[in-house]
Amino acid sequence: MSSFPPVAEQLAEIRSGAAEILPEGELAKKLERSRATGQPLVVKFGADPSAPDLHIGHAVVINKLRAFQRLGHTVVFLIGDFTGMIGDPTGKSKTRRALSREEVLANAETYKAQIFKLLDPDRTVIRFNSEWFSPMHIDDFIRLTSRYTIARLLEREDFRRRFQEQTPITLMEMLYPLVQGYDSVALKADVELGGTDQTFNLLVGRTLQEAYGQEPQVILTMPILEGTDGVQKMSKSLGNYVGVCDSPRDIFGRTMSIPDALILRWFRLATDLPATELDAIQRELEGGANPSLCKRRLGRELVRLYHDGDQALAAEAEFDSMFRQGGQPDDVEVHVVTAGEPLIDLMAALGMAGSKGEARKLVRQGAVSLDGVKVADEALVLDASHAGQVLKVGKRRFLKLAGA
RNA sequence: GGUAGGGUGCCCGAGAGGUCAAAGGGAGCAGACUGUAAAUCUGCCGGCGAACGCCUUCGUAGGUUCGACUCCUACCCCUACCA
Repeated sequence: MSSFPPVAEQLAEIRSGAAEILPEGELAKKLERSRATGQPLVVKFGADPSAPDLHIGHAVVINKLRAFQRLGHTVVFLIGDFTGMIGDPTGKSKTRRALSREEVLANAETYKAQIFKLLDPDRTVIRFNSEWFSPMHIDDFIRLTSRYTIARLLEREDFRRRFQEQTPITLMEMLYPLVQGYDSVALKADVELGGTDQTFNLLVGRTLQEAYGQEPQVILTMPILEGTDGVQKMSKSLGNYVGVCDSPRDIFGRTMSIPDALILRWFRLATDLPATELDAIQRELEGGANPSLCKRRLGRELVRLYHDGDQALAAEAEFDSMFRQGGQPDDVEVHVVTAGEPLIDLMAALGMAGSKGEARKLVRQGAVSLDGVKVADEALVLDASHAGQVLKVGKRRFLKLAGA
C-alpha cells in the first residue's frame, strides 16, 4: 500500500518553486503518516466560480496541485459557488455579481475542461461549498463568527490599510476569510494551496480547523506570476494574460512579448520543466545567451503544455513568417470586396479599426498597407484591382481581399 | 438620526460661468529603434466629416443665464466623522 515515494523526495518536489510552506515541519509529519497508512493527503484548492477563464498565472498553483497528484495524493478542487451566488457588493470588484445556479454549474463544466488539461481526473474531486453552506442555519453561522476576532482580521494587509485609509470595508468582505476557512473544516483538508496573496485566508483555515477540533491544515503558497507587461500580476481584466485555452499562436505570440527579465520566472513557475533543466536555462541567460532564443523555447514549452509539441513548432514557424519576415498568418480572414467601397469604411465595418476616424488616423500614421505597400491615400476606394491583395493594419490585423 | 466631503472621458485625477471634448498621469493603439521584447523618442487616443464644423459626453431630472462640468432646486448613490 505504500506506493508513496519517500518523504524526503516528496518534500523536495513539493518545495520546488513554492513561496512558503507553513509550517513545514507539519507537512513532513503528515506525509510520514500518509505513507505509513497508505492514506493520501487531501489537498484543497479553492476557486472563484465567477471567472472560469484560467490563465497560466492560475496554472502556477494548479501545476503544484498536479505535483501532489503525481506523488499519489488527492486534490479537492473546491468551487466557491455559495459565495458566488451571493455576489460581492463592494464597488471594488463589480465583476462579482451574483450567479445563478445554472451559471455556476455551467462555469463548473468550463473549469473541468480547463483544469484537466493539467490535473489528473482520477485523483481530483470537485466539490461545491454550497453543499455545507446552503443547509447551514444562521445560529451555526454566528457560532462560526465567534471563532475569530476583528483584531485578527485587521492583521490582514489590505484590511489594515483600508481601515487606516478609511476606505470602506464591508462586513461581507471580512466574513469571506471565515467562509473560506470553514471550507477547510468541511473538507478536513490536510493541505491548502493558494497564491501568496491568499496567505492570510489560508491561515484562517488553520485556526478554524483547530477550533473545530481538527488537525490544522498545512498551507502552501505559490508566487504570483506577473503578466505579459512584466509588472502587474497576470489577470484577465488587465489583458496581460496567456490563457490556458488560447490558441497555439496566441500562447506563443503573447509569450514572446514578455520583458526579458521575466523569462526565467515564467520558466520556473509556468512550465513543468525539471529543476536541472531550469538551472541550465538560468546559466545560459546569465552567460549572455540571446534572450530571444530562450524566450522562444519558453513559448514552445507553454504551447506544448496546453496543446502539443507539433503545434508548438508550428506556432513558432508561423510567428517567424509573420513578424520576422513580415509575412502573414496562415489563416487570414477573407473578405469579398464591394467595388466602390472606401477602405476606411471597410476597416471600421470589419473591426480592423474602432471607428472611421480611427481608421483614418491609422492610415495617416502609416500603419495600413496593401500587399506590403503602405497606403498613403486615406480616401482610397477599393475596386476590382485590389482583389487578391492582403490588407495589413498595424502589426497583427490582416485581411485578405477577394474579388466579387 | 446629525454633520462634513464627494460623484468628471477605459482607469486615476485637475477644472470651478465662456478661450472645455475638458489639464496631467496611467492604460491602449500606431510609427521609429530592436531581438517581435523592454527602455526611449514621436503621433493618436468620444462620434461623424477632406475641412470650416456639427453631434453626444462631466451621477439623474429640472431651473437660472446669451452661454453651465462650473450657479440654483430636487432626487439617486458613495465616503468619513459624531451619535
